[in-house]
Amino acid sequence: MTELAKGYEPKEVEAKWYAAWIEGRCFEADPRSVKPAYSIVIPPPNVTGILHLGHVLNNALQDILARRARQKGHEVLWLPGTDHAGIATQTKVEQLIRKEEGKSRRDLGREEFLKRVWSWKDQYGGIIISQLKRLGCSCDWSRERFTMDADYTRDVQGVFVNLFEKGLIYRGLRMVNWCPVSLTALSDEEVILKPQNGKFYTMRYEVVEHPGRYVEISTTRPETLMGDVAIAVNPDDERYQELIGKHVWRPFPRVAIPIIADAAVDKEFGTGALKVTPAHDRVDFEIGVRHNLPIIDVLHSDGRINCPECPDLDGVDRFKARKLAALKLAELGALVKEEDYQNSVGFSERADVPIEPRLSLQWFLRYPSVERTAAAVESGEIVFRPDRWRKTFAHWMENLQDWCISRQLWWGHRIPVWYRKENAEALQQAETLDLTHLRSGDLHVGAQPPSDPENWVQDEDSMDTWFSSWLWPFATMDDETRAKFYPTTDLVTGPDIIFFWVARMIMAGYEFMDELPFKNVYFTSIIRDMQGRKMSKQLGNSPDPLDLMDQYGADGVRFGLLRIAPVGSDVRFDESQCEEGRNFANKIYNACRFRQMAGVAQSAAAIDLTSHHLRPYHIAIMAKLDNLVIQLEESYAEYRFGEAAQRMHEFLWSEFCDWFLEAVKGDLKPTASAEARERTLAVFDAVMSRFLQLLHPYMPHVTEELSARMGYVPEGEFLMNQLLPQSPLLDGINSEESCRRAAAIYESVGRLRNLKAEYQVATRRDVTFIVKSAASWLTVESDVLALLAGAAEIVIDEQYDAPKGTPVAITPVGEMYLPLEGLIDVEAERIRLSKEIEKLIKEVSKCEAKLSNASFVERAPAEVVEQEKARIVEWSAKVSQLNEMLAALQ
RNA sequence: GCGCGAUUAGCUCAGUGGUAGAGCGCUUGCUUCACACGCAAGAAGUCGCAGGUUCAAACCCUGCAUCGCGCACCA
Repeated sequence: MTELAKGYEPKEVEAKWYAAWIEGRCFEADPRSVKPAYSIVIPPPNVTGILHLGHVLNNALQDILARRARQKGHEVLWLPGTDHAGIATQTKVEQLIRKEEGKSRRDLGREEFLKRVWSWKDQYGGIIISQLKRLGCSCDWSRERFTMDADYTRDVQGVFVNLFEKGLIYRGLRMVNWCPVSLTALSDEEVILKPQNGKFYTMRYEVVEHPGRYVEISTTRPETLMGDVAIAVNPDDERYQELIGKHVWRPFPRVAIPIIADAAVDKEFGTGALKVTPAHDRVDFEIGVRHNLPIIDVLHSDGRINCPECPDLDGVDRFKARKLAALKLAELGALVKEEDYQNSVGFSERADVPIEPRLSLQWFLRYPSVERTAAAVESGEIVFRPDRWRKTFAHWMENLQDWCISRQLWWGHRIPVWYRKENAEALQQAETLDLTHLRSGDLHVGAQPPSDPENWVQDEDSMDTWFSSWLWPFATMDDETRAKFYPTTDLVTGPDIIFFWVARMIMAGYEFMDELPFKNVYFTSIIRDMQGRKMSKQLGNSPDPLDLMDQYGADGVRFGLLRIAPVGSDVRFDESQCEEGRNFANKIYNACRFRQMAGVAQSAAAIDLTSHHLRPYHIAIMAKLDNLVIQLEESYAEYRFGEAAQRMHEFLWSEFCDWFLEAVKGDLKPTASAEARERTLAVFDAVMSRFLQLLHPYMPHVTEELSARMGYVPEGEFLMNQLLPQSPLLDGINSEESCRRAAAIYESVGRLRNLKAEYQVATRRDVTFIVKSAASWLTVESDVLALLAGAAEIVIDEQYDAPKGTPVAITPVGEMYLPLEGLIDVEAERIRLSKEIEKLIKEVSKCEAKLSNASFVERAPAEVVEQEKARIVEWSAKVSQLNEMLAALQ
């Protein structure tokens, strides 16, 4: 044991212990262990990612689960890794190259560009891993995986081949979400609808067959007008009946286009007439199919207008073109009005720009194992916490659309499809591609390239990143590891990726492992700022967790965040919460420091309940610790992490420090007997050593440090590897009477302090209290009463006859007087007593009213009625006591 | 439009039928020999609104309001 500094300094301590755990290989999972398995796979952060508060919460929770499981005797695997994050990473490296060399990825070519991404990844990727280590995460780093590891890649491609051969993967020409910045297709889940303020333009097109007559049409997108191939109205719309089948002049390029009738048109909306642009709108596309209309694509893939017939618009960005088109319409006299309008526009999740519906050839997946997946969640075989996410999940499962899995990216798993060279061009443009092409021998679909690669051309596309992530729970493990640790126990993740990831992992688990991938899913809260806004870089409201950890320690940040994390809803973050966490670490540290200043205990953690002359305070704190163990058991069972944190905080700060330590402080004074000192040190050590262990999952570093410094854990061993004790501290000991006495003393102390405050002598320590009590045990405890209440002396006198106006408090052990010479003011005491009596009488009459209600007495449970009666008795007694004293004042 | 959640002290949140709770903040007083990242005392809430069920409602039911989040639609 070394002497402790005055305040706790987390920084070096945390680094020291993390290194020691790694050195001691504490985090490594042994698949050959005979211990029961506990496993959890990390939601792999993006390799480009940097730690934000969401990660902190999420990973602190996983760390708590993992550390707690170890303490419970499980063999724990917490499997870490990172995700290659196709779009994010490619964009990042592309920007870097553009900035440094002024080159695009096309300038470099596919092979060279990929080389650059890999070298970027090796150099800067995975910063987040070191940040997770700073947080104290006990992942088995020897098993760190990356979604583009060679073996992982083989699995991804194998799964593609497997699903293709099952006929679940096909290629087709479809309207997809196109990101004009990333230049790739996106899945529906990657599109976020945002309300946008825009303009609603109403135009008029002249009817070809009736010159001078016009049809008014409203649109938000005049820039796609050149792609209009028809005007559609609802077949039941009387206004347009006679025009159906006739034509209008599209203003530019000036072409006659038909007026058609289609039920998809809403009569009520706008003018009831819709311009049909099949190339640039999903609904229009479907109308086009129904009416066999041509498709005119007027946009380049990057969102610029592609319309050589309109030179003034050709090559112009889509948003600029919108305004230009409107101006042009106005010049032609075809613009009727322009109104402000709000509508929802789909944005690309990654690039944060409006997506374009675009007709293109993509690969799709019909989801596998759908029924099993839906049933597993529905039945509770896979438990969702909070439970309500089941409903959201079910809704999505019922409305599944095929998953667009191809991306026009270079960074990612390449589609394992090859086309025979002679027919490659035709095949690459074939509107459908499926098993029939495979059987014809023109197509090679395999995890391995064809044996004669010179005769084949590989598909250019890569796969959606999530098409690799969905295999994470098993593709990260080898056979031996899977045998021990699959299915995993818990999954901790944000509800925002319930469809992206959770649902798909379950499907993959069933489809490829024939088993669910995890038994419990815990959805974390989303962290918001104090205004309730999401944390984001743009808003600058997202504090850097590393700064916070430097300031408050990893333990402080963890505890602060965990303490306020509710089970269900979002959580509002404020830095003061971390401050609280830091303060808590400091409090525990100082309690231990206090203990150390009193010297080394003979019996480190052992305590002899019979030979030590323990006082009620000793027994009571041990009983409370035993109770804390039970309460934590409950909190963990329900995954109520905030509640567990709260309970530990309350125990240590209030019960242990404020009451127990203060009560037994006398034992540690230099004047105290060796015996007294020893019993208190023994109880301190017994309680503190267990408490540190209980707290360890939340604050791993400070607990490990103090356990070592205090000698609670043998040298060379770690607290994190110690099993939780099986039996309570007070095993088989009846502590009831002791707890009752301690509680009575503590409550009396409160009354006395209160009394002192009311008589303005709160800080005086020379007062004497006189206790009128028949409790014989009180004599022994009067020293503590005096110590805690700040009195020079407690006189116990059953016959005490108080002078008029002596301030009094009614306590569980009797009347306690505060004789104050020269301060006794009869009037003041009379007022105080009257007030108290009034309050009590009010309460009593409330109870009486209840009891006089016949239905209450009849219907309420007996114990509730008894409780009411007991209250009346207790309070009435108090009232008469107080009345007596009041009478004595007259 | 459909669904989910929230609404309790100035703030952040506990509290799922039986006398309203915690932390922060606030007020007052403490250099009390572990801790001012501390100690003690205190003020502060018709539990969003309106009905209903019940002996009894912050809690259960219905409706409404406000805020937030999903999903769908938006020419």
